[in-house]
Amino acid sequence: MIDEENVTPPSTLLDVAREAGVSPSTVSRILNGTARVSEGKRVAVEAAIAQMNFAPNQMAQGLKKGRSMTIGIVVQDISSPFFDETLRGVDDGLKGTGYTSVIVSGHWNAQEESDRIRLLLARKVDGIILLSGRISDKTVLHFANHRPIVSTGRDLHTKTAIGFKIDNEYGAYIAVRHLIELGHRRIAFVSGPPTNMDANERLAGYTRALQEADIAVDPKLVVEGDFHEAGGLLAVNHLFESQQQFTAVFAANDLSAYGVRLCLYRKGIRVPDDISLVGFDDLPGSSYTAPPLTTVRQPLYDIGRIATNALLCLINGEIVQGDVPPLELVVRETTRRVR
Amino acid sequence: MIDEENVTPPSTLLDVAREAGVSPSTVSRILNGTARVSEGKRVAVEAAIAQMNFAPNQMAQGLKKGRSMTIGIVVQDISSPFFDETLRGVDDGLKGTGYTSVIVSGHWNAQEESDRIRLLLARKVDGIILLSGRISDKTVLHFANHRPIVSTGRDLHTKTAIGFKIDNEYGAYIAVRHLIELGHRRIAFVSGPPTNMDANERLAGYTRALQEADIAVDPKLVVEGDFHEAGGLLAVNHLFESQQQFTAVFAANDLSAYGVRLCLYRKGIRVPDDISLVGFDDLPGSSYTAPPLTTVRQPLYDIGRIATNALLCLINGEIVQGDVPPLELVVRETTRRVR
DNA sequence: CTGTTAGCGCATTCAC
DNA sequence: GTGAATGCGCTAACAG
Repeated sequence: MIDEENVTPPSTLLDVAREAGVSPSTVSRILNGTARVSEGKRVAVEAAIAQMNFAPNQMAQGLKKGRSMTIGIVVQDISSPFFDETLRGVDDGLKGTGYTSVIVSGHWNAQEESDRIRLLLARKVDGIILLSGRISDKTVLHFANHRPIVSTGRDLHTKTAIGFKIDNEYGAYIAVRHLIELGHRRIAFVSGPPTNMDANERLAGYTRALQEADIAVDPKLVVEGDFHEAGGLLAVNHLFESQQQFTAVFAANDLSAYGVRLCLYRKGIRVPDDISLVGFDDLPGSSYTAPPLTTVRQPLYDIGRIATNALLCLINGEIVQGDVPPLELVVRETTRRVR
Repeated sequence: MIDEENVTPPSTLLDVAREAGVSPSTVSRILNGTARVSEGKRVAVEAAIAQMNFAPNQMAQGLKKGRSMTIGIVVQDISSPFFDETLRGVDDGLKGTGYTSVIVSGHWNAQEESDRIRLLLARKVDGIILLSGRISDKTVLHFANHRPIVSTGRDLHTKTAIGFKIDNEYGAYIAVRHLIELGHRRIAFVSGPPTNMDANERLAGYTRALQEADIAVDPKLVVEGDFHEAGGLLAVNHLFESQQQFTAVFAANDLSAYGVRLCLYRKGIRVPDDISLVGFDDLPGSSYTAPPLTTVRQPLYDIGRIATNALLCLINGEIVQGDVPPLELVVRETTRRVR
């Protein structure tokens, strides 16, 4: 029951050719600059194109050329400030390249992720950027057999797959060391989901910083979060309920830190006067919380740009260059010297 | 210089047909359920498909069928919590339909927006969802001549274009009335960009609420923001610099409110004890700010879902049903009775 | 029930 | 320089 009574059928290259009184191949040549064409025909064709408002059918082009000029982006959550920043980098990286991106979400689920990648492959994307993927390296390599893939969060260096990995352990380490330098010794850690590798690496960094300072790691000070505000809030709440003493909390990511901050607010505890707080990620909003959040800056935007460049290199068979900048601590206003 | 030495060429429907010893059309029939096929061939084909890991080339399918099973989404900012929520609604709305979305950004610029829409059209999307578009209704209608379009922020009811509009004036009105009921009389307004229609409608609601309560509208209390944190911060700063007296501020959107809140924090002014604050949008993060933000809830997610359903209806020539739920005030913890 | 044929819109040989 | 012919992978008549 398709109702198309008002819909103008798009003009084709053939229409243009007829209108301009030339052959389709000539129009194609002008469109692609494939060969020299006489001035007269060129203007005629260009006039026809303009007048008919013609634009080549990209599906036909893609089918013919074997390149869709599309790249697939796999995120885990389509509405998360974390992926947003990276997507912005991808978007900028694609600017002027003629490529368009199609974004799909794996919803933090390996099975769904695989399905989505297969979908992208069926749509003939020319390459894939996988962000925070859940699938194994082996699976990535398998898919890379069909199309080049650039992935975050893993080390990969084959001809069709490359990975960029952030040093989570180090990031957590500098965060906690900052707290220690400020005189804190009872530092709580709101972790991420236990199955999450990033989260575990951050826990390792937390542990190392403590050990280096000869501070015993108290398991009671480590509480599980979920990388979201709700988890952070609950985690700290739990800390209070179990009567833990602490002067600072390091949250495994900024979202968790927001939740922690709210919990503290509700209890009438001042940040940073009573308790210091450090996050991880440096989301765009983190410089505008009240107070602005001290956090480990992850170069999200750059990751997007660099991953995009790398993918374009893979697609064009060029040598991949560049790496992501290191993590750095951004000291803002949620941390202070312990009194 | 494309290096494809490791890349497996995708198998085609013809390969499957050969492998299974049937004709291509039989394979196609099984794939599409177009006609009955004998059990024997069916299992043979299905085995071949599984074994060869075949998936139909969607570009070829699209070219043939004239439907790409793709819809285009135009946002204005690819990394904004505002669009995110709506995108999530779109994503959920598309689930199980076979459609994939391609998201492009107009960057709040009419020219770029037009260009992107043309790009989507060239890519043969089956329909378009335009979010917070900058182009004129006339232009929308023009594009709708090629593919169905659903747009937010405007009233449209043609056979190929429909629009959903939120009552910004009313939203602002209930926000300010809430403040007035709390006893506030000196209420500042942090507006949006002066060229933004939503922002102006919200200003109108602010004005009406004041007038209804016989409170003179003081132009000095209306300061221009930019719909971002920075603008909100600057705006309130300006208010203080020009020595204005006020007990509450209504921000044209949540992002502005965050900025306002930070400015107040820096000045040591308590929210809501000293000054009340109301936002507009109810972004996902607004229930986790400290304190949680009182705001006008915009059904972002629902808008995404409803717009998607509407578009699918347009595409299939079905009757469009459903409208977006009304705005409502969410009273949280940034407002209190004036003392 | 199933194979053969034609063609979606375009780029690319190949002749001229 | 330019037109005619071919085919990318698939589906939809059209025959049988």
